[in-house]
Amino acid sequence: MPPTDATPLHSDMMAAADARGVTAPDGTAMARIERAALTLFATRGIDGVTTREIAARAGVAEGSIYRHYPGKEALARALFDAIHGRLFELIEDALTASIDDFEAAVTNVVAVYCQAADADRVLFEYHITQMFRFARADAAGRPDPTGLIAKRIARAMAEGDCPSGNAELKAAAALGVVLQPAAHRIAGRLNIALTDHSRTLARAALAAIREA
Amino acid sequence: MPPTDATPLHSDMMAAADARGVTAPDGTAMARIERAALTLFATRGIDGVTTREIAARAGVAEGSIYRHYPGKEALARALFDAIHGRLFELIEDALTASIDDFEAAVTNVVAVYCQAADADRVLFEYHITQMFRFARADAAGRPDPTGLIAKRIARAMAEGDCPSGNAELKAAAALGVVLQPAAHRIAGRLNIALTDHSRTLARAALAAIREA
DNA sequence: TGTACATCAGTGAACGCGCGTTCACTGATGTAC
DNA sequence: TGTACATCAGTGAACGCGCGTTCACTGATGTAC
Repeated sequence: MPPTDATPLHSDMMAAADARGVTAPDGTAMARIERAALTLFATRGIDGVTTREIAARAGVAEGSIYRHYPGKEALARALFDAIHGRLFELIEDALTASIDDFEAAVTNVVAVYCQAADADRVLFEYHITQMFRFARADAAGRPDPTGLIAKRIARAMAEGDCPSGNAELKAAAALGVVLQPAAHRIAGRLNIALTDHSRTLARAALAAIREA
Repeated sequence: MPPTDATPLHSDMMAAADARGVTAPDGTAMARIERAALTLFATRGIDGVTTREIAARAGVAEGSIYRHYPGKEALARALFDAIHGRLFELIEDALTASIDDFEAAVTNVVAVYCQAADADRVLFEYHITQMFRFARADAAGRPDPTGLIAKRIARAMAEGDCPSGNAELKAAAALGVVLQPAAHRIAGRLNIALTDHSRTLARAALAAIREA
């Protein structure tokens, strides 16, 4: 195959790796491995990245990865579980913070997503792009952000805060209002900070919930 | 590694392959290859599938794949371009069919997505799950469904059919209202025919466009 | 109609590269006494 | 304080399996004359 990389980076230049951890404390070798893997996984997919590349970018030997994770797949899953679990907790908190006000709940949840998307873009990008890979496996029972939202909408319908309909469908529509802009930003079609449009998106999400 | 496949299928049993083509005429060997690849790619990802598996499922020899496609990656791209291009044309048609009525345009475009999602579920699933892989590569210039929608929304804003705002953001929000339910169905969280909710989703999308 | 040749989809064994993983080793740090 | 030992993160060369791709071959179909 012809020249693949037009800009051949010396792997030494990569040694100054980002040391912001996902699971591990910042600055540790484990954090560098996680950050390197996350960045590469987010942009090229899990299977599109080799352990050699991860190690080079993290500035460690390939074998070091296996001091912290049983394997590449386990590393990928740990990263996903980290963001997935974090989102679950944040949404749980947002929902209890506005326990009796449906509109406020929607606003808060949307704000959580926007903040998460802006706070660690790469982590959120990884979450969005790899959702299908892990979401299908999970399916039953596990802590799932979407489930929380659907349940809250079902309650709102029962309490008359929202026209009745299919709660899961409403939840999906609302989520789409936020996630699709995030996806478009990842694809480079939209260059904005989501937090700047948090309230706008919240209103749009609420409208979608009512109409769907 | 321990027992991976609990149900070892004889590859002969797979020979009665689905012969619905994507690019090729139905019933041909090329169609069987495409359908086999599509099904596997959609559920397990492009890199998660081997050419051996594709061949077995299509009921052909591995070498036969290379009679029709230069390689696995080219096959994956051809499948994606097929659905991507098809959607582009359908949306173009839907927009010209309701050239001067914005609400009708939204309804029609949503209907197109719902019908596409239901007509060939696997193909649409492939489109949704692999969007990021190909969308990032494309970026500039190519026929892109989303671009059409954003342009139409921009016009609606200019003509006073819709409150002003960021057209790209509005387009993304509207698209999310439809695509996220489709994604939830793929993930097994939502078991409905999208066409049954086409009008509902159209109203929700319109509301999201106005509010975003 | 029959013969000679070209074309091309299809075959399946073989190839060899690239990958995830392993492993014997090193050096630093901590602990016991 | 010093010595002996255990632990463990880190190393990087080596391994070997699995994969995408190749290739010499077959058989069917079409065309020329």
